[in-house]
Amino acid sequence: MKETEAYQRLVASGVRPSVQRMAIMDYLLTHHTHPTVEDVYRGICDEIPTLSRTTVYNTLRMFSERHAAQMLTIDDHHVCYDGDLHPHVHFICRECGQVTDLEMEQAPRLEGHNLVEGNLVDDMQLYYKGICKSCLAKAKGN
Amino acid sequence: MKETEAYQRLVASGVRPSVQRMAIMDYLLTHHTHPTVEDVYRGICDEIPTLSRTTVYNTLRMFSERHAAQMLTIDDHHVCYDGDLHPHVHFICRECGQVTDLEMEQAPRLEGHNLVEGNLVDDMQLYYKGICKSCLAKAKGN
DNA sequence: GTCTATTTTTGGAATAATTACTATCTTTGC
DNA sequence: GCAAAGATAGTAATTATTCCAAAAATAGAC
Repeated sequence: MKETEAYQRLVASGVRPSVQRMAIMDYLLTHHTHPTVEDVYRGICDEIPTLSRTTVYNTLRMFSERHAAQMLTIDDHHVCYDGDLHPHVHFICRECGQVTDLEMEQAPRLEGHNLVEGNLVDDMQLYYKGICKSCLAKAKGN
Repeated sequence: MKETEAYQRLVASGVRPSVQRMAIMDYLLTHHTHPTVEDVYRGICDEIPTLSRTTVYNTLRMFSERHAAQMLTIDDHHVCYDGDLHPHVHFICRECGQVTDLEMEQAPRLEGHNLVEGNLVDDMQLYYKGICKSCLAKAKGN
């Protein structure tokens, strides 16, 4: 248990590793799909039948506050989360709503804490929006 | 009327310049405060007493679709809008929630339409998050 | 090991932002 | 001036999220 990546990530972030928290973190670390709260809830409510949505909401929010995960607000309909902390660009398709990583693009990176025009910046996110490859293909098909 | 910036912007974007649309666009162009739908509604409902929130929702959404304004999803609680189309970085304070422009920082810019890893990108947004100048000052005061 | 204090989780109720829907009003082209 | 299309209004419905108080789990002291 203590060797799992989820456990390590939690302890390193100063979060007590409860069963729920480990399950949520494990979900993030094994699903690089930018899940919403609902996705995470559905994904682990078999494993933890008494799980409450509130717990998932609170836990994911806490993860992002402690920088144990990233909260993405790229979609105007719902927030989603990402366990990948390496700087990378996110792309959302206006058509299908899917969020994907753009690995080749250069993402802004933050070295330690940073003052910008007098403000303390502790997070940076670069979002690209448009139409994804597969929706483009579908559109051409018509 | 036809010389106003709001009118020009609408026509240039292929949007028919109704009274409501001009008032909403004018609000965006004269308030660089990243207003929410509610802010815009409150700001012009004196001028147009019959104005409906729905109209403001629909109109601002349409503006962003036609690239006549930017929709910002930097805040996980509500969407806000920006009439400034020049590439610039947005900063949100976790403490007070205020969204401000960071003029000095280099923003990603898009030259025409752009294919990235097979996806068509038509918008890019760079968000910085942290604690703003004045909230930092307040915190020090304690 | 048991007891008490603290932390975490739960779940239903409350809230707030947004959308759906339909009727009404306005504009446009003929 | 009239029919058709487009835009707006306003209420109802929906959805994501948070609040809150009680229950459960955990940790630390004895």
